[in-house]
Amino acid sequence: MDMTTFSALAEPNRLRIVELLLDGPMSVGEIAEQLQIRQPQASKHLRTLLDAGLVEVEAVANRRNYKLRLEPFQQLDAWLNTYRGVWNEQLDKLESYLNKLKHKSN
Amino acid sequence: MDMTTFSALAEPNRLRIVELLLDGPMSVGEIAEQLQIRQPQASKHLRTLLDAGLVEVEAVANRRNYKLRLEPFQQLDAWLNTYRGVWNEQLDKLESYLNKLKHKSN
DNA sequence: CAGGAATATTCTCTAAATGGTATATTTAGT
DNA sequence: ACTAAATATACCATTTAGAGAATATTCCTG
Repeated sequence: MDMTTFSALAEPNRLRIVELLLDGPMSVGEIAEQLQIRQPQASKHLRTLLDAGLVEVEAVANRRNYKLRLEPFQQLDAWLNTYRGVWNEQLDKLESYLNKLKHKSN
Repeated sequence: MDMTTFSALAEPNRLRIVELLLDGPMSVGEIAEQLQIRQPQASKHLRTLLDAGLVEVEAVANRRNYKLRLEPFQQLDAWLNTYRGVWNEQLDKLESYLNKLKHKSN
């Protein structure tokens, strides 16, 4: 799993940016306004997200519209599969334990 | 989504610890040895993971055995569902676009 | 109950991340 | 070409994270 995804999401403003972008592409100014932060901060966080591959930009005249890239989220999803393995194991154990209980008590 | 999960996983040694613990509980010493780091570092990272709720400890005599807590990973999984929504949308769009192409060219 | 092993904590130092402010860059409109 | 708007970058100051080394704590064993 690529750690830079986690670093990028570990900062509150950046996490909020990512969640904002779920609703679709947005310009730097709009993002800054929504998050109540100054424009340079917004640009800097977007730069970080860009470097981490979490977003991409499309330049439209004066504006830069940022939008989510899905690949890193899909990678995250794939990574989580390993853990699903573990928790399913535990559910299975629980289930068979409950089955044993049932047979004994009946 | 709780940000501290991301912060905790954003550090390489901690990410490795988490992946180590997939194979089962492990003591501080074993973890330090596997990661080739010094014991105090291991303890400190484990402390961070503990505070973030990613692991839990069981004290057995001298040893402290750390193991994964699944809840945060399940939360992460749930959070990702939002993004699955987005990428399924895009797959749907792609699919219907391909269908249109097919009908036109035939 | 003294000694040793395993672990946690504290302190110090350095490096990296972050916010603020000012400034540079690009583009549209006149 | 000049001005204004949108964005990016650079610089500085502050904070925070992490490594290392030393020390404290806990618990087992003899």
